[in-house]
Amino acid sequence: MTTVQNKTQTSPLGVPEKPVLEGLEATWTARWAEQGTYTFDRTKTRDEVFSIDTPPPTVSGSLHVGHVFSYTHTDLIARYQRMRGKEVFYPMGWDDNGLPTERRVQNYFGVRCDPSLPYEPDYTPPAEPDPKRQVPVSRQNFIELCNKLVIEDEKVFEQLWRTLGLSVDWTQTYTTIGDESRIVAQRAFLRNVARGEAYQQDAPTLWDVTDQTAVAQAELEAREYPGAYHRVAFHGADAPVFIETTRPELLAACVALIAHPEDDRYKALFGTTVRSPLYDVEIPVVAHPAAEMDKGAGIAMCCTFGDLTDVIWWRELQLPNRTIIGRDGRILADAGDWITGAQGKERYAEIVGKTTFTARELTVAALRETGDLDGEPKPTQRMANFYERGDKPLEIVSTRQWYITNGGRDADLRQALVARGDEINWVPKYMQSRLTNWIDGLNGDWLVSRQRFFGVAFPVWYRLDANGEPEYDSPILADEASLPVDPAAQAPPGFEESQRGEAGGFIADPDVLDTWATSSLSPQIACGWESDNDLFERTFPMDMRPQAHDIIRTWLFSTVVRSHLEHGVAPWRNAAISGFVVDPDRKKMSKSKGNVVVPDEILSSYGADAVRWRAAGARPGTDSPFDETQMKVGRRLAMKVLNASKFVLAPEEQYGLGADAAYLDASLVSEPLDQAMLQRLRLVVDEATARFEEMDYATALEVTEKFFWEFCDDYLELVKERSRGDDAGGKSAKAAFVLALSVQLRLLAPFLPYVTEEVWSWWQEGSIHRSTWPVNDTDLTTASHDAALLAAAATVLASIRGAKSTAKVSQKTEATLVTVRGPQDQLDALEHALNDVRAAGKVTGELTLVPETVEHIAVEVVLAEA
RNA sequence: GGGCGAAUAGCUCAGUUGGUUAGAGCAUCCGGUUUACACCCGGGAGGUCGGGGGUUCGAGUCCCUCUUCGCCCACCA
Repeated sequence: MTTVQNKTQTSPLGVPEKPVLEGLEATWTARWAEQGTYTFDRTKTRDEVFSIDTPPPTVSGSLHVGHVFSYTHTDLIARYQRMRGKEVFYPMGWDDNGLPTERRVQNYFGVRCDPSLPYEPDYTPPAEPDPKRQVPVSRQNFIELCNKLVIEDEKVFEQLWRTLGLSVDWTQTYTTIGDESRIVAQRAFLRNVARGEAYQQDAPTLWDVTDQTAVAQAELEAREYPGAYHRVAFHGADAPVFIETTRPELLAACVALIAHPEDDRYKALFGTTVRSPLYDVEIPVVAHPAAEMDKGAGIAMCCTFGDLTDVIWWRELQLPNRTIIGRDGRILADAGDWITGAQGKERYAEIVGKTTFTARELTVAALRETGDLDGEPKPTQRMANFYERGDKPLEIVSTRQWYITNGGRDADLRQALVARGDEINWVPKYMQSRLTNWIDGLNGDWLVSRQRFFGVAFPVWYRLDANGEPEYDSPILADEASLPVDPAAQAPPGFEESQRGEAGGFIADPDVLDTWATSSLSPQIACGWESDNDLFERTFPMDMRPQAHDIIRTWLFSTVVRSHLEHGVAPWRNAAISGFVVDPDRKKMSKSKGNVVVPDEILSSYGADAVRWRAAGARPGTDSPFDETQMKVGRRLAMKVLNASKFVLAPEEQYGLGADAAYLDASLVSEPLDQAMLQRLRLVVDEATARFEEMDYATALEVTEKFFWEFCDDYLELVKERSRGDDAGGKSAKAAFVLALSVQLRLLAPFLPYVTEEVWSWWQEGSIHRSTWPVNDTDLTTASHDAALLAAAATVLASIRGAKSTAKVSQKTEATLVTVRGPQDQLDALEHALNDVRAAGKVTGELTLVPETVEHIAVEVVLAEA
């Protein structure tokens, strides 16, 4: 068959001589791009649209097979919805904002950001980057390098997604550091400020001394950390009071000793004071219920700030703030004025400028010297809070930061956010409790300011008073019309650039927004909030948020918060939660463990359809161990689709049946067995559809695939001989074949987009991915014969095959006598398919049906002598 | 310590509201040059459903309890 090739090729291409899977990805990704198969049609109205809030992958990282699985899960739903007639809005974002990108740029180019430096327009980074000696560059130069690297990363990602067959509309992409994202993030923030939902506060903050930035509750990770209990004597009026601490270096920051109100050992001391060792500062002994009697000595040294409990005590008991640790993690020089004695001042001077580690050693030595250390330190493994990407325990430092309300300090808001969770359909259901638990456990508002460079700047400046001191209480906010704004490069309304840093002038807010403060707006960014209201109305609130379960507390939660505050709705109707791909030992795959499977390799060795098939077997929310041998099974299915289709569609000279689209006519299906097969297929379609509606793609595939193998192994073998004929029986078989093939290709299309599209192109016009899901196929509904007939015939055929197998003879061996015993109704059905059974089983002798009052068919077979 | 989930064949997993003899794929074993497919086809073996107790005519399924595993959260005196 010859066809005219052009850009909008729609006519059938015919069956190739030797169909293969190799190269389908390249062929079809190109053609889909050319023909705009997945391009979003924005004339469709909201109820005709299915919109997807795709997770923007972190481009500075690398994709592993876990990403491949979860993005495939999304695509399965997208393709199903598209075939159901929905116009699918399926954009792709790239997360190129934040610390991971900064780190990668530092390592890749060998530079570091120094905001004090001026911008160099034609800057080129070092030819040979030396990670140990990073070259300082200006903030603007640093950001330019980030942008440069990120574009390269994004190309690699896009190529992988295209090969995997994601039906993303590649004209709808966004980046989390792009102008649109910056505008949305700044606008949303300004509105939060206007409504009082964003505010700044000078308060104790979890602080990473390595990256020198504040860290939010959601970014914490508790890890084991070696430490030691030090038993230290405070000097009481009558006797020493012993406390135990793992952080003796904070002794100078001690503001109180605290015990439980019911603790008889310390009741007498409440209201009295003791004096601290080394520094001889007067310390009150107070009661608080958060003190645990069975921990340590039962009485705690409260310092500003050793841990989050200290913060609670400091706040609730209104203790003084005696911070001694600076932003660099070293002991502050300009602190300690509460230490009045000369000896104490001397002791403090010894530790000034030291790291906490060194200060601890010095303090312990000093305590030993004064005899205030009781016994030796006892080593212990304690849990400490880390920034999830950091390697040193977090300190708590008092700093001025921006916060957005998230219910952490407001029970009503908390309840409202939990209720938003109820509005969302969770797949699987039980994942909702992760959101509810997280909201219930919040202990403060969302800290959104980060002391970093590559991120969305706060659209905020501060006036400088006559002395050049910033007036933080009355920030100057950018106009929405001026967004995106870079306050470090632009002057605020009513000021000139020359007034920057001058008394009576202004300074920019030096911080950037938390990366989640941008990511949490992914629906607003993707749907064109305020910039494209027409699109927004057609797509928001979105239909589905697909994501993994590890970022429910961060991405999912923060998105609900922003949508609630800005729009008063849940951001999506469905949350589809994927599990992880874990290694065979059920450990999470991570780069540091070296157990990551690279997607390119499995895609090239097994093909995208095979990988997708495997991904579809991982049910929502369930972790799935990686097993390469399973990819082979998917590949075999794809091969089978190719070969079975070839058999039906290829002309006789290619040993096919020569059936084609002209046989798509249910009125030709006259044989009971053929009708029974179509009847059974109709049940399969209903089941697959019902499962897809519940986003249970795994079961949809299971039932489809099971039928397909039965179709090939039983039905096709039963009918093969008859189907070669040109009489009514032959036409019936050919029609049943093409009808069933058409339906099955469409059922498989979401899973195996390449091979199904390839086969579709042989004999159909247009893309299978824009064809109609077969749920209301009238051709199937006209089939009248009971599906049980197919099962009965298959059972008899299986028995004949079994007899030959047991006798260890060829399947071509003739059967000279076959006796089928079974219930009357099954035998009656079987009556209609006897010729097909005889042909498939090579039954040359008598085939008798004997009714009996049993439940199952039993078959006796006599074979011809070899 | 709190929450969520899981435990079924050697491995990976199905098993709807309790109901015949607990299923599939992979692996294994036995057979087969079969004109769609050797990247194939047919067949077999393999399970006291984590332990114990209870409800029921009947429990893999419901209830209680114990054990083990995974994930999330909390845990710095």
